[in-house]
Amino acid sequence: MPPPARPLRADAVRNRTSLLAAAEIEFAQRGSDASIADIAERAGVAKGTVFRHFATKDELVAAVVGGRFTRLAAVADRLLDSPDPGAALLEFLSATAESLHRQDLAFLQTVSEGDPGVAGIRERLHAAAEALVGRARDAGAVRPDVTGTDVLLLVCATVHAVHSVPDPAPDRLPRYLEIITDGLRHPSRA
Amino acid sequence: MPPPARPLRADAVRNRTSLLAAAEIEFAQRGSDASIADIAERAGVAKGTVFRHFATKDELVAAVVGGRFTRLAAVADRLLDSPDPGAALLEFLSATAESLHRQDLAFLQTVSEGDPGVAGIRERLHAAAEALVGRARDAGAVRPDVTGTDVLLLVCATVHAVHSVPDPAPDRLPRYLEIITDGLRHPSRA
Amino acid sequence: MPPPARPLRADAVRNRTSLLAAAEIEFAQRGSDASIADIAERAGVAKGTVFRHFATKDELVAAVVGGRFTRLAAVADRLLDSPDPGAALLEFLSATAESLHRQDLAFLQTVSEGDPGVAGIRERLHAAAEALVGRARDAGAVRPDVTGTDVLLLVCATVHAVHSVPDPAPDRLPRYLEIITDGLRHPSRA
Amino acid sequence: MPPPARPLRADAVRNRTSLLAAAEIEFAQRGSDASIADIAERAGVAKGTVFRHFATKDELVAAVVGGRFTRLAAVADRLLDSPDPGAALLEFLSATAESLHRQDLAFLQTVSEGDPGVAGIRERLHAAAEALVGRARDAGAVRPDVTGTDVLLLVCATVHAVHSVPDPAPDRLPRYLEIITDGLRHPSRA
DNA sequence: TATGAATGAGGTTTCATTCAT
DNA sequence: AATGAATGAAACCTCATTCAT
Repeated sequence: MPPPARPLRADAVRNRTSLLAAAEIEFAQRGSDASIADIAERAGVAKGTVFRHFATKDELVAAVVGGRFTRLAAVADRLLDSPDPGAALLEFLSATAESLHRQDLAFLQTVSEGDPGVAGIRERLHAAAEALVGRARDAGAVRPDVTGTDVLLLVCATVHAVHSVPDPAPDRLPRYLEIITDGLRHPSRA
Repeated sequence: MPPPARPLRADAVRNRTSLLAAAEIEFAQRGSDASIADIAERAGVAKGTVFRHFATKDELVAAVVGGRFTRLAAVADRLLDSPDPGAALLEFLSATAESLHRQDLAFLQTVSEGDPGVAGIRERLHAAAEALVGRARDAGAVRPDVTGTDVLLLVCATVHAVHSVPDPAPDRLPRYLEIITDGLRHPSRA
Repeated sequence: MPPPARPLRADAVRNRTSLLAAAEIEFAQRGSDASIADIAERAGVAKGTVFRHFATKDELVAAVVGGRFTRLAAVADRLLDSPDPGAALLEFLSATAESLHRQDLAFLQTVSEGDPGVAGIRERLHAAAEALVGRARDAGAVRPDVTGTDVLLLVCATVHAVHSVPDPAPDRLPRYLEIITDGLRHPSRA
Repeated sequence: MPPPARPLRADAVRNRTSLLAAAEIEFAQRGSDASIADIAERAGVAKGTVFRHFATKDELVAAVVGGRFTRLAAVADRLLDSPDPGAALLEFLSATAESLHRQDLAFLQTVSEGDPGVAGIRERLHAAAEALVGRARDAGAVRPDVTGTDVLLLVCATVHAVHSVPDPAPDRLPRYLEIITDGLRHPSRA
């Protein structure tokens, strides 16, 4: 049985990777206005090559967002094996926060909202988060009405808030995360 | 020598007001990509008139953001007279959230960050929030390390997060605000 | 009663005219591949100005074709007053041929086919030609089955054919027109 | 030293044939804008293979036009043996018209004008037509001043004209051909 | 030899901004 | 002061052509 779809050429794979990395950086720095030209230059390829890999700028955005989501889902999946459900959720929170903090791409989500591929990946991410939260809920570590989506949105929001302030006080993010996690905890257990 | 700041003609004032209102709507709907042309059309003026009032698109953005901040600061000032500091803070939180929820303009802040006028207004807003929070802190209603800026950022972020999700579950925002306020509360008082 | 739509500014009219003239020349020289940039440069305006007058390249093509058709229809209308129907038709033929010969834009018709404005103008042109042919038919100067459309297509085709040959033998066009007109004549009258 | 013109490998021949056929179809459908990519796909080969056979798009166009001309010349040559010179010319006319009608590639001639190979083939075609016309002229079937080139151009033009009209009235082409042939006939013989 | 990824010039269109009216 | 036409710098995208595999 032959391989289902001939694997990409070596340089094609390299370029695709460079492009996604370059796009992440440019988007993080310049927002959605980052230009294809700049992304291509940073990736060290010609403008047309971008088009070959991603038929449209939106498609590139979707790929970046999808990659981000996939990595977060992988983290969640890995933490499902952790013995302490509450600690696992906290670690997921801080890992997610740190990842988002390094590069805030929240504004991209609006663009990629329509993309069906991204929708599927987000579904997977939310399901993974829900699994984590479910275990923590069963262990009484969080409020009974908290969902995986809630956790994702709140951490994303927190990071975004820290980003929106000009001066980067380094303790802000952990402090805010602590506030959030305190809020998520089961009220009666406090 | 003419008087230093001649008052605007009546119709000029009207146009300025229409423009700010139109800009808020367009920015809320189309994001930062809202075009000057669309804003002008919605305001019922010609494109050139926009530039008579705001030399630059960024200046218009700054004016919109400044207006928003000013209104929020006014709310905070008003609540300083309230007898119950904790309740006043909660009301400020929910009023702010509702205002932001109606029109999420968070993305504009990045653009207007450099503007010195906006910086001053933000300063005023944060000071007003700090006054509210200070009273609540003194009353033991919130953690001792919480600042006015913290409250503003967290509520702003939460609203933004709710906006970023496609399906608009109506109970999300109040639930998240509750989580936030729980997190802000003095831990030992719970 | 005010004028229905404020007249274009003087320079706008000038630019529109220059643009149409420039487009005709560029299209005649380079075919449909004539670029907007070249047309703008020849007209002495910026590229963006083209877009202000014609939202799309196809719209510009349609305007050029429409202008051409309008001028031909005017010629036909004028000849309707001529006393000799047969001579009038011949003159229409040669005038049309000469006009097309100066600038062969046949290839543009395919592009502008979908445009409803052009369709209306073509209708008018064909009707004018039909009126001319009708008079000639009644006078027995042409076959009974010939229509205005026939005459237009045949003369257009003939000119196009002459254009398709590299060496521009100057007597070709009149000779071919003679052949066509001979063919159009009433057989039994020969 | 290898033989000067090594014969093509069997699959290379197959590819060349497929490419020419695909090009004819694509050009007929999309005009000169038909892309190499589409032609390659229709031929079932990769884009790069196109350039192995035809160094340039223009070269491919030239090959298509040349093939067309060659086939027409073969028809003319065959008809030279026909006993009735007038009938032979008429048949050449209608055969040519039908061939062109199936696929109108007139617009390609402009592109291939510069190609020396095409020039030679066109020479051959025109010579063959001239031979046919010469016999008809000697037999008094056509005007004394008509040339082979005339016949070719007029029939080509007529077909093109019929193509340029949106609604495909099926009787137009024969009617126009009749008009043309009437016009070509010796005037005094009518 | 065939493939298809990479190239990069060039196309159309958009839009903030300037300026004649 | 207001208008809207003109400007021109990018933006995105296409496609003939080259070249690594």
